[in-house]
Amino acid sequence: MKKPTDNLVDAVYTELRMKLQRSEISPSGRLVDTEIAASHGISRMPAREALLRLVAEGYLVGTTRGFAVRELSLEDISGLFEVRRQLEPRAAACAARDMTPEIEAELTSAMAGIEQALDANNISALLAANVDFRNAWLKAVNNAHMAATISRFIDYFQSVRLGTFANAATAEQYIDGLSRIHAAFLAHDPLIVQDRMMLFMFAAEEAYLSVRRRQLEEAETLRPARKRTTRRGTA
Amino acid sequence: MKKPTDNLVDAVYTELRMKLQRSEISPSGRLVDTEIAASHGISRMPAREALLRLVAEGYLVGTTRGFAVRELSLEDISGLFEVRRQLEPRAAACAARDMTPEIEAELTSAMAGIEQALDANNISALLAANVDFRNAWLKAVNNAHMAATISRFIDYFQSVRLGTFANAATAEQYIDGLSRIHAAFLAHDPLIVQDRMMLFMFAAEEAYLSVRRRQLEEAETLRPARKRTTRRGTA
DNA sequence: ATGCTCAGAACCGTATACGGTTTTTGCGGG
DNA sequence: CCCGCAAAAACCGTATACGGTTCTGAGCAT
Repeated sequence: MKKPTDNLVDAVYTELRMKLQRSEISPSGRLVDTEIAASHGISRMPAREALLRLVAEGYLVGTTRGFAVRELSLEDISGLFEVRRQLEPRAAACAARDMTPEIEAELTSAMAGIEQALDANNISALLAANVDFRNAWLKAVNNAHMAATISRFIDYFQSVRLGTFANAATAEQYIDGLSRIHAAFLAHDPLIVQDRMMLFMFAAEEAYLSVRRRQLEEAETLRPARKRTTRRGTA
Repeated sequence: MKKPTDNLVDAVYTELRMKLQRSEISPSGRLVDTEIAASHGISRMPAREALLRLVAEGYLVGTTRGFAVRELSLEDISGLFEVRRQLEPRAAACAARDMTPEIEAELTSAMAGIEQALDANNISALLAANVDFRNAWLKAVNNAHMAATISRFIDYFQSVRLGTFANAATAEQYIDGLSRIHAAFLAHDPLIVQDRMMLFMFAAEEAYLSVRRRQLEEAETLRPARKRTTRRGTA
């Protein structure tokens, strides 16, 4: 029952992180350490530490009643995208320069998965393929710190992501931008990758902002004045 | 003895973080949760959680014998500076654009502190004033995510920083670059701030690389083949 | 029926305890 | 004097326990 070599908190952490990436945790659902501990057959501490780590990294917020995925404000989205615009086009250009055939194949397979999922209207598959695509080109980024930072910033958008693909026109535009980036990767042209990634960033920002704006409006009309006590800040 | 409003782990975390910023923890010294707990009159858990948080953020590494400040490889330095080059010039330009008189005063005061510390050959004061200068202009950055990310990346260099100022010529060049940035801030010229910050970044990278290279050589001659078991990675 | 109050539950933060693993250290032999 | 070996210590990871705070919901009053 005990494997001392690899610790439990990392296991719980990576599992939760994966679930976050795949939008399997809704902002309304509460994460409680005791529940996670019970479902894994472990004690509270590892589960709690994993949750705290996610809080420290900004993915979750601690409320008085369990942990919840962090909801991004419009300012958050703008700010996060400003950082992403500084990093991702450049990093993608590096990736295009240093891309190996294996990674190219992964990229193409992920792209195929995305188009397939779009045709089948399978949102969860679309999200998964999307993550695959991102991770594929990030593997070609030699700078580990750069890749980790980018990964982090992308993952913040979990809570908004689902809604982005609800609108068919937006989804199509999104896929189009991605396939153009993909083509540039295959052409091994770092500069075109950089340009198209930058365009993609701006389009994505617009999409997320409009989706989130709609979400906020809906929430406002649904429950006019509901206080959500949040004790622990993002530090 | 119990203040439930503000928790102990945050207190320990911020204290350790401050000490790290000020280079008050040497890479050779080991941080042990029980010691920290005892010195604060608390139990192991808060101290331990604070340490784990610092590990998760990449400031510390967990060894089999306590925690230690992370030692940067030459690749780490290059990679970290690549990210910094993408972020800091741009952020500084934004800060120059949105600077308030109060922050300007802080900047000038920090700059004075730096020159004073340099004249007095007071390294710890120099480090403190350096942190002040950085924090001052970062306060003018409206984008909280940008500021936090930059802060994070700068703090990684704690373990190398002290040696940077040992060489008088390097120190002078460093201060000169900083004072030129300061002047550009005062002139409210975002573009010049951006350019000078970029120049500063390249110079700083060179300085850190050479210092670290020397450190590594020294360490190698000192103890030829000493294995340092590090269990927990940077995730 | 609606608003208020108080008891109970849920959950967080911290403390203490225990087992396992790795490093150190002290001792005896080469 | 140096090297191996075994006992002991140090430290980490996990489990369990307890007190405090906040939310909830039922009962009571208006």
